[in-house]
Amino acid sequence: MLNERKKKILRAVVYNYITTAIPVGSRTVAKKYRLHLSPATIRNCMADLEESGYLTHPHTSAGRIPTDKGYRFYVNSLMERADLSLEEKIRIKKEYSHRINRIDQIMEETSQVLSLLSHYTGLVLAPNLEKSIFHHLELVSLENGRILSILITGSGLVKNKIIETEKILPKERLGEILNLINDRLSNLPLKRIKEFISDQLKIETSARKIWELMNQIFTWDGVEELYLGGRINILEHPEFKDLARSKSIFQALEEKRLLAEVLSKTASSEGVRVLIGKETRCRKIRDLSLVTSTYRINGRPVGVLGIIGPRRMEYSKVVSLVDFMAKMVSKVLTNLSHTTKV
Amino acid sequence: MLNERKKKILRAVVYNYITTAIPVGSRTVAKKYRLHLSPATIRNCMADLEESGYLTHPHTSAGRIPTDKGYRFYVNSLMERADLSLEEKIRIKKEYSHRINRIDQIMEETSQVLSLLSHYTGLVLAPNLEKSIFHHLELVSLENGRILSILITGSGLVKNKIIETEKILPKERLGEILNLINDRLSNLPLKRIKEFISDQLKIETSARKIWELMNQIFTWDGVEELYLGGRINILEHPEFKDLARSKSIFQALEEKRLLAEVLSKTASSEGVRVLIGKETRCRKIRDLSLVTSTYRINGRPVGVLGIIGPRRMEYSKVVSLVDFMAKMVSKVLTNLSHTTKV
DNA sequence: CTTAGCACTCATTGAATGAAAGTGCTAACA
DNA sequence: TGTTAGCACTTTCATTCAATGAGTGCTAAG
Repeated sequence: MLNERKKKILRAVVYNYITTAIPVGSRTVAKKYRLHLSPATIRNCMADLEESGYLTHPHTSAGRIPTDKGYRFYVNSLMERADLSLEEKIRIKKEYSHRINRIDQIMEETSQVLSLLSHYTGLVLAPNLEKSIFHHLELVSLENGRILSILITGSGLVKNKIIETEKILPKERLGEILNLINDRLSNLPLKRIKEFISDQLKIETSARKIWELMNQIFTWDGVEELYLGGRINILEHPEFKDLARSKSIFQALEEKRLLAEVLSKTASSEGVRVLIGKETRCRKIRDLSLVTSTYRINGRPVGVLGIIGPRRMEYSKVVSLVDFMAKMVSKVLTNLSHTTKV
Repeated sequence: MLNERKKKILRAVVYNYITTAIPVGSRTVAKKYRLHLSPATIRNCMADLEESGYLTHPHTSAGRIPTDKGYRFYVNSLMERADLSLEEKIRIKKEYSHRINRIDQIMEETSQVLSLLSHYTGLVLAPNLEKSIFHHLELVSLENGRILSILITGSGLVKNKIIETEKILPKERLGEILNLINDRLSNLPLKRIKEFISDQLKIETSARKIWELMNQIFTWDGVEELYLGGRINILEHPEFKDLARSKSIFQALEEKRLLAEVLSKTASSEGVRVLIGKETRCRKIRDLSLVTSTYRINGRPVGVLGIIGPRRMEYSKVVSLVDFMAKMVSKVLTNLSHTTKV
């Protein structure tokens, strides 16, 4: 375990590196952070911290920079949370005060706000359909047996897709099915409906075609949408002044499927979650950090939002921001959701 | 007007610069393009071309590079169209052969294909709603007088938005209106419907509330969606190795509204359109070129697709690609559209 | 245990240098 | 008169070299 002095020095190094982006030397620590110690003493301490894996050297004659372990300790034990300023809070609230026309607009704007206030890249993973409540279905028959299926969730999210059927169903029959679905299944979790249909598909043999159609309607495999805001912010930070590096980062950010996967893994935990560098368990973004939180509708976790940026990130600020935003979005979505009264 | 020799030299310079990205000297031209002229003669000619504004110097002792005017002349009069290879055509067709689940998926994929085959950034401006045919409307009443309005166009495009009404309409009344709209207005151009409503709003005084609701339902101001594919490709090209520059380009590409505007301006003309550098009439992308074409549904122009990249662009290839893709998308969308039989 | 002092190590910077590439001009040539 | 060879001049680019300076590790004294 680290003694008080080492903690103080580690904290000074991490903090200084986060704010300045240049490796921190013993002299700097001695001068800036009134520890009443000489540079030499601090040097000894820093050497110890390096030995225990909290700090590294870029090269022999440079100052120290934190390792993933160093950042982790800082985030867990050393940093104090930097609350948002009143202005920032007002600014955020203002963004959500105007009329909302579409749910996906909320996601889009949230990712923008996250990036704007953090100067990193904002992420919003749209509500997971599996976890959503079924509200309403519309079927519009197109030609050639194609059916346009439009599903509306309890939170007002609208998803549509085209279903191809072999046999053209008469319009009245389609209407019947539709009415049945809307009357019987409304306000049930989509997951439950899906399971129910799977079960029926195993048992039923008579109205098989209908159940297969139902199955298609309620199957939405992995089309979870990810909204990214402020990708360019990546370029603002000195660690990516090297083009080759930032190129690979951009490539990773283009791969929404990849990011969505990493994000959805963090969905389970309570509160704000921080993943530092290699902790993301994903090679392509191993030089980045992720700060995420779950947003909820009526207390049920449905999606994830957060920020992605360099490992050298202002964690204290970002954690507060992400926390606040998750609560904000939860409130907005819950307000909009009409299942409140159920 | 340029004589034959000058044309040949201009063409050689532009072509060589497009393929190599390094300023072209007289020696290079003499060697590579069997013009049977000495470097000195070519130098004289190039000096003339510079005087007439087709070429410039980055600095005194560098080779020549084309100006916007030079590129323009090349595109209009000198280049020969490079048709797509059979493999490329097959590859494109393959992309559209699998099942299509959503219309916006077509847009998304098209932008990807455009970027993949050109190594520049692909653009697709979604079908303009004004120019679309109305097919079907759904209204789902949420709580607090909110109505979720879902509009389906003839091409299967689904747009949704939430409408806030002061007075809560009884469900039956809403159903009546809905039926009326779907029975009477189906297959009419949205633009015509919009005009009709505007007229009624001026005349009618009795059922004013209803007409105002109708107006809200059919008003979709400027939410034209722009799909971008392969933004990172910008970084591949040497002219953007400078970070500051590529940053401003990325910023411009983030501004979808701006791009959408530039694109929609090109919608009018027939065939493939090329805008070079300043011709885009937009400061932020004055170092880029745009190659666009209109795609159609049943022969009616509805949207624009194309490519954006550095001025030093392989116009001959890109023009062919954009042309082919526009035809491809037109075919796919027309096939999908069910107004064929009307 | 703390600190001053010192030798040592690298990264960074800036100046100097020398190709390389290319031009413009002049004068000779066909 | 148009074309070409030759040459002086520019400018960029890569390389080398030394100076600079920030920072370390170690040792010995306080």
